[in-house]
Amino acid sequence: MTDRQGEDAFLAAYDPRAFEPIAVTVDVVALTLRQGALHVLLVRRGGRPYEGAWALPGGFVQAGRESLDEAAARELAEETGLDAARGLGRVHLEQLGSYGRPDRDPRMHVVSVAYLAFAPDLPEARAGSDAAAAEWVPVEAVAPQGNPDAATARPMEQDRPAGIHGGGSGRRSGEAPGDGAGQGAGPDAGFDAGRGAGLAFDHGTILAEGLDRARAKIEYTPLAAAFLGEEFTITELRSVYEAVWGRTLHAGNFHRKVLSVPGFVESTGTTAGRGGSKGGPRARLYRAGDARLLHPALLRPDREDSVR
Amino acid sequence: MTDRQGEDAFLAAYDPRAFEPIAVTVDVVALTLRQGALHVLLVRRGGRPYEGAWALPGGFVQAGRESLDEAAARELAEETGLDAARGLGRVHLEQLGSYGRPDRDPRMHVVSVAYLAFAPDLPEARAGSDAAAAEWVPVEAVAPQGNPDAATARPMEQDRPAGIHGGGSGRRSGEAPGDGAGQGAGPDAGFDAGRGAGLAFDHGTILAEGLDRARAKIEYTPLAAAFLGEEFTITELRSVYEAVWGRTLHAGNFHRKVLSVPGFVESTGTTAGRGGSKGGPRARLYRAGDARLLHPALLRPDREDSVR
DNA sequence: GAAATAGTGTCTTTTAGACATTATCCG
DNA sequence: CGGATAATGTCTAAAAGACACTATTTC
Repeated sequence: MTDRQGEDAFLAAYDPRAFEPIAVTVDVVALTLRQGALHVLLVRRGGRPYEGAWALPGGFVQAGRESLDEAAARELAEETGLDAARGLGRVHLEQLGSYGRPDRDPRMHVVSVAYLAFAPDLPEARAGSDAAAAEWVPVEAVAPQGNPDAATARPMEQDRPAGIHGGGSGRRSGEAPGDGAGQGAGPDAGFDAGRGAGLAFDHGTILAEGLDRARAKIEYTPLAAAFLGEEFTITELRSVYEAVWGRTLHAGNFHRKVLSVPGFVESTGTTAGRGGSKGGPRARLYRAGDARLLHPALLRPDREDSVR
Repeated sequence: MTDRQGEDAFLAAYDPRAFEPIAVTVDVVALTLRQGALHVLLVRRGGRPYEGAWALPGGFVQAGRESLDEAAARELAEETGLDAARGLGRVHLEQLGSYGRPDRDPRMHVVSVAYLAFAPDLPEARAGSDAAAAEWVPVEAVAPQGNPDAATARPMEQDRPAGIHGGGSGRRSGEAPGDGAGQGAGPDAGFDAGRGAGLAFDHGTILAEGLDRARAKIEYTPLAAAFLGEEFTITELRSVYEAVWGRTLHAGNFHRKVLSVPGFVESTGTTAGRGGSKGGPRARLYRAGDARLLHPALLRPDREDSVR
C-alpha cells in the first residue's frame, strides 16, 4: 500500500497519548426467563460514580488486549459466574449500539458499546470485581412495558445537528403504545426519567433499546430458543414469546406456525416426561433448527395503525 | 444518589490519563443515487497509515466536545461540502455499529463507531482536511453485489470466545446469495479479502454491513425517499429500490403496493412536467408521508430457502 | 401512428388468524 | 370421570405476485 520503511518509522514515533483521551466501556443488557417472567441482569455499583445505584453490568475495555465482543463476553461471564465450560456456550451475544454523549459520565468522556445477551435460565448471579451485588431483576420492575418513543425510532443520543434526521436502529415493526410512565422524556432529554429511572448513567435508555431490539429480534430470528434449554416443547417456546412481548398468543395457531417455518425447530422424536401439571398429553420435544432467519417471520399481534 | 461532597472530591481527583488509552473515531457509509446507480462516498487518505488508500470518510471524536452523532454529522458535512443550510437537512443518518479489534489500526487500539447515511443526489464531494480526495464511487465497483456471510448474520468482529454465539445485527430478511468474489474470508478472517478489498482498515467490512443494513431498512421504513428530492414519482421511488436491491421490480405491483401502505407517500396533487423520455403519460408527484415504519413491509423478492 | 410508460383490474397462491375438534394425560 | 392441555382441521380475510388491459404521452 505504501512504503514499509516509512510506515514503520511513523508507527514507532506515534504517541498514543498525544490527544485528549476518551474511555471505552462495554455494558451488557443480559436477558433471561425466570418463572415465566423476563429478567435483566443488574449490578449494584460498588464504586463511584453512582455508588450504590443499579446499573447494567459492564466495564472498561482493556486497551490493546481485547476486542469489543471479547470484552462484553468477559464482563458477562464475570457477573453470571459462568465460563465457557459451564453454560456460557449457550448464550447469544450481539452488539446493540454505542452511546457517547460527552456528559453521560461525570468523570470524563466515556463511550459505551452496549451488548444484548439472551441466556437460558441461569443460577443466581454473583457480583463481579467492582460490583457490590449482582441480581436478576424482573424487567417489569425496571422498565414498565411499552415506550412510545423508542418504539418507532431510536432516539438520537442528543440534540441533533440542525436538520439531520434521527435514525432508527434495526427495528422492524411497531410496538403497541403502552401505558409506560416515561412519556415525559423525549429523545432530547438528558436522562429518561420514566423507563429505567434509577439506573446509573444512561443505562435506562440502553435497557429500553435492548428490550425493543429483543422484542423485534425474536420476530424474524429463532433466537427465542436461546432462552430455553437444549430441548423444549412448543408450549415452552410460546411462553418465551409471551414473556418477551407481554402478550398472550393463540396456542393452536402458534403451534402450527412454528412448525411451518422451515428450519425453526426440528423434532427430537421424544416427548416430555409427563404432561402439564393439570393434565393433558405429553408434549413433543424439539431443538433449535438450522435457520438463522425465519421465513416467514412471526409477526407480533396488535400492531396498531397509530404506530407509524 | 450518594453524598455530593464526597462525589465532588472524587471527581476532582480523578485522572483521565491514568489508564492506557483507546482512541474513538466515527466512520460514515454515505450512500446516494447517481444516474440510477448506488454510490458510496469514499476518501483517499492523505495521511498515514494506509496513505493513498481509499477509505470511508471519518475521523476522531473530539473528546468532551461532541457526541458520536454530532461527530458523524460533522465528518459527513466536511466531505460533502454541505452544511445545515444547504441540503444536509435532508440526509438520514443512523448508527450502524462499532468495531474494536485491537489490531484494526496499526497505530494503537482504535474503536470506530460506524454510521450509515442516505443522501439525495449531491454535488461533487470535496476532500476534507486530512483527505487527499473525496469521491462518490459506484458501489458495484467497490463491493460486488451479494455477500453470503453478512447476509444471514453479522459476523462477530473476531474469533469468538469459545462457545459464544455470534449475533446478527438488525437484519430482517435473507439476501439472495450473490456471485460476489469474497467467499474466502469468513467471519474470523483478519481482513475481508473479497468485498471492499483495497479499502483501508476494516472499512470493507463496514461498507458491506452498511449495504446490508440499507437493503434491509428500505423494506420496512420509508427511508428510500431519503434518496430522492422533496417530490418524486412512484417510478423514481421504484428506481431507488431497484438500485439498492439490485433487482428489477414489477412496476404495476410496486405502484399499487406503495399507495396501499398507509403513510408511505402522500400525493401532491401535481404531475411531473413531462412524461418519460420515450413517451408515456405524465406521472403524478408524491412526497414522503408521515409513517416511520411500513405496515405491511415491502418484501424483497427472490428470497431463497437456502438463506436460512 | 408506433412505441413506451403510468396506472388500474383481475385472478391465484400464500399466510395470518379465529375458531372448532380430537386425542391424551392428570388428579 | 372431568378438566386441562397438545395437536390438528376448517374457514375467512388479507396480502403478494403474475398477468392483462387502458389511457396518455413522446418521437
